[in-house]
Amino acid sequence: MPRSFLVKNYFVKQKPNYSELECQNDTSLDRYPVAELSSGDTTAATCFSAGLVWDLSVLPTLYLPTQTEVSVPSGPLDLSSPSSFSSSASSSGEEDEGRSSDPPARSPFTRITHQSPEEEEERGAPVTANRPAFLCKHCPKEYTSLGALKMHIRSHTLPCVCTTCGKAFSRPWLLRGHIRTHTGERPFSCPHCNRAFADRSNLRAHLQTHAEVKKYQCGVCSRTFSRMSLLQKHSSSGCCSTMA
DNA sequence: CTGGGGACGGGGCCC
DNA sequence: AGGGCCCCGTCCCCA
Repeated sequence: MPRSFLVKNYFVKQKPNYSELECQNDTSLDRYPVAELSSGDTTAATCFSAGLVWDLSVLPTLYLPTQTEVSVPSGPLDLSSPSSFSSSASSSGEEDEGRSSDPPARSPFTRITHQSPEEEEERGAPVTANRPAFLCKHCPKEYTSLGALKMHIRSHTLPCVCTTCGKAFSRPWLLRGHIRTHTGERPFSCPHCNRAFADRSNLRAHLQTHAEVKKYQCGVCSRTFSRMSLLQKHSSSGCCSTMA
């Protein structure tokens, strides 16, 4: 997530506990991205963070089913299927457009405001006697609060448009992160190597590569992986055949 | 085939 | 109440 360059005031906010991201035996974390993490935030420099190692032994029932059923519709995303549009999963038609770098058909150079459309859609939300249900007009999603629905609707209206390529995003910080792909700005640097990233999540994932013991562990062979997807591949391709 | 990077989305918390 | 921001997670692509 590009929600990063929100780097606005990291020096003030001490919230991010990136220390957890760091690998266990590193103590040079205070070098964190200059504009990034507040320097004092190295509390867990050693932390491999309790409980951060995922054991796939629990995944067969918790993850794998969902993965296969929901997010991995066989092979390369079948985004053409409108049915996938509604799933809470991030993939949507718009997203596909973006990845294929086809600018959405809306006027670039302007930040579109969709106040009225949202209002309309909100109004379309039925209210049950017992609990208010705010239904999205574009998909089957349902929310219990208007705020949540409004936020969701943005994923359909995509009001934040990149003035460079015209790609649209649901939230301003997503747009900012996207803009970095144009500017080449990489405010998040790895304290262990010289690599820098435009996206904080990518830095987080990268940090896993420096860790001796990675976050996701195979319950059978104890091998660890930096990503869940790698662990899943591992389990489904042999080692943990009994589990996959 | 595996590992890793790039780009991105959504939920939730905080101000 | 709404926006800003963070975390977690996913998908695609490439070496």
